[in-house]
Amino acid sequence: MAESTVLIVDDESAIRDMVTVALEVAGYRCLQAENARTAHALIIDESPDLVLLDWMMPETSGLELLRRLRRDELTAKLPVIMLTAKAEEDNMIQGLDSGADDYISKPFSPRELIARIKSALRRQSSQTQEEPITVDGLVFDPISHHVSIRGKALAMGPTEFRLLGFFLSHQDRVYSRDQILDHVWGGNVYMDERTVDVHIRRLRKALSIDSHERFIQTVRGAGYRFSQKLVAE
Amino acid sequence: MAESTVLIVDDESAIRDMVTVALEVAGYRCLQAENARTAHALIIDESPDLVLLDWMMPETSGLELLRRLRRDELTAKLPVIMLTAKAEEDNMIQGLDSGADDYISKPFSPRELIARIKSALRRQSSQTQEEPITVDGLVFDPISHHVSIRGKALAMGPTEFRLLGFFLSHQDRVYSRDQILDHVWGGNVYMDERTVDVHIRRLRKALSIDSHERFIQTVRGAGYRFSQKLVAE
DNA sequence: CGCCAATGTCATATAACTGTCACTCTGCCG
DNA sequence: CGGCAGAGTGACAGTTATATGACATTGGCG
Repeated sequence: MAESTVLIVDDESAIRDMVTVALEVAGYRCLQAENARTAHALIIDESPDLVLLDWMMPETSGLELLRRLRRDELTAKLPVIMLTAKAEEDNMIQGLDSGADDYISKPFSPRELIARIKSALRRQSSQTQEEPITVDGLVFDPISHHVSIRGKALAMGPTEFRLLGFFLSHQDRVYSRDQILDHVWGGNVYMDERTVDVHIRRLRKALSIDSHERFIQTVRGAGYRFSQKLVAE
Repeated sequence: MAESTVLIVDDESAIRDMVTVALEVAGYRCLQAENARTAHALIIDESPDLVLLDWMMPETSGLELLRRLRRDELTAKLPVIMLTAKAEEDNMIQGLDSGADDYISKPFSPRELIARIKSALRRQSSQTQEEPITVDGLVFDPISHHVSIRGKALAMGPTEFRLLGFFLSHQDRVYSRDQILDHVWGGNVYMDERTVDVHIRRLRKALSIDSHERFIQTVRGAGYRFSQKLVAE
């Protein structure tokens, strides 16, 4: 798998930076947010694979954000690990109760943090991303690494496969080339944005068997979108 | 067969370690998990041959995990032996009812444990892996240790035979070289991943009689897969 | 011991995939 | 109707992943 992205939400920049360094060394890509609002926006835009959420924060508390995430179907299954200043039993229980996947009390060792992140991600991936996704005869099966249209197997390169997987799990939303680069290629890549065009084209070509390429739509000036709702001409 | 892998699920590390030592002496490969989540993740990732499952555990109970395993087709036939603190009749019945293959009450002797594991594994292997598998004229017979295509016997080395057996019983799923190494060669082997390529090639050569090697497919960047669904060009 | 099948590793040959370009095509706007 | 800027294409050459053929080693066996 490409590297996972972790969003760190904490109001203290020192802690955010510390954690960021630790995680990047361990091979994760990091995003930071210093309050719940920014965090929520980043979760929507970047769809990180996991969130490290500080308990105490000005404005909306971590707990409130957690509840909001759980309420929304799109983010309900996003793994969240709570961070608390002390091992406050109450908080822990309340947190786990509200749907946190795990919790760590400060101070914590980078090793422990990474171990818990790994474990949470593994649980996550074994739950989701396992089932084939079907769209109008198009079957995308991550397990067998197979894509087919009405039973006919398709051939495509690894990148197109990942691209298609990304689109299928994020339908009906426009992504800029930049965002696509981040999600499909993994962060920290320096690449020409136009390269995305080429892979989009290759993917379209691969899907062209039954004009299934129509689901991959160009949004001029914005990027691309995968949607079953077709644009009327 | 190569050594079997046993997953030990118990929240007490002392018991896990004790059992691990006992089993490793007896020639098994051991995995450990201290809770149901980790256990589930390991089952998915490592596909052990048998699970020793403690009844009492914090969070998800052993019983709940067992039920979940039985519900999923992939793990439905995985042998599970329950461990209980006392010989509680109720638990036992409930456990066997939910699909446990056997059950042992603590304290138990290593000898007894191993005997039951052996027996469970034997039952398992006699259920599956015992009957010939046929795919489009290709017949793989584990009992007579013979492989033939349309009646014509094929010659191949022991490793290729095991490799083919593995593929036939795990069709339509991509396996990385690493995983193949684990499953076919047995864990704890230090070997060059490229070696898998060579054996794949030898197996393909052996199967090439009727272009049956087409079922063994290369998935670039991911590994290999045995599938009857062919990719059109 | 010598022979032979089976194995694991290499080095090399192939094949597939990638990222960029240059150029073309489209829609939009004055 | 130009002129643009964004998007689509086909070609290409560098890279990377696989396939293949050869070889040295090992262990069983007559």
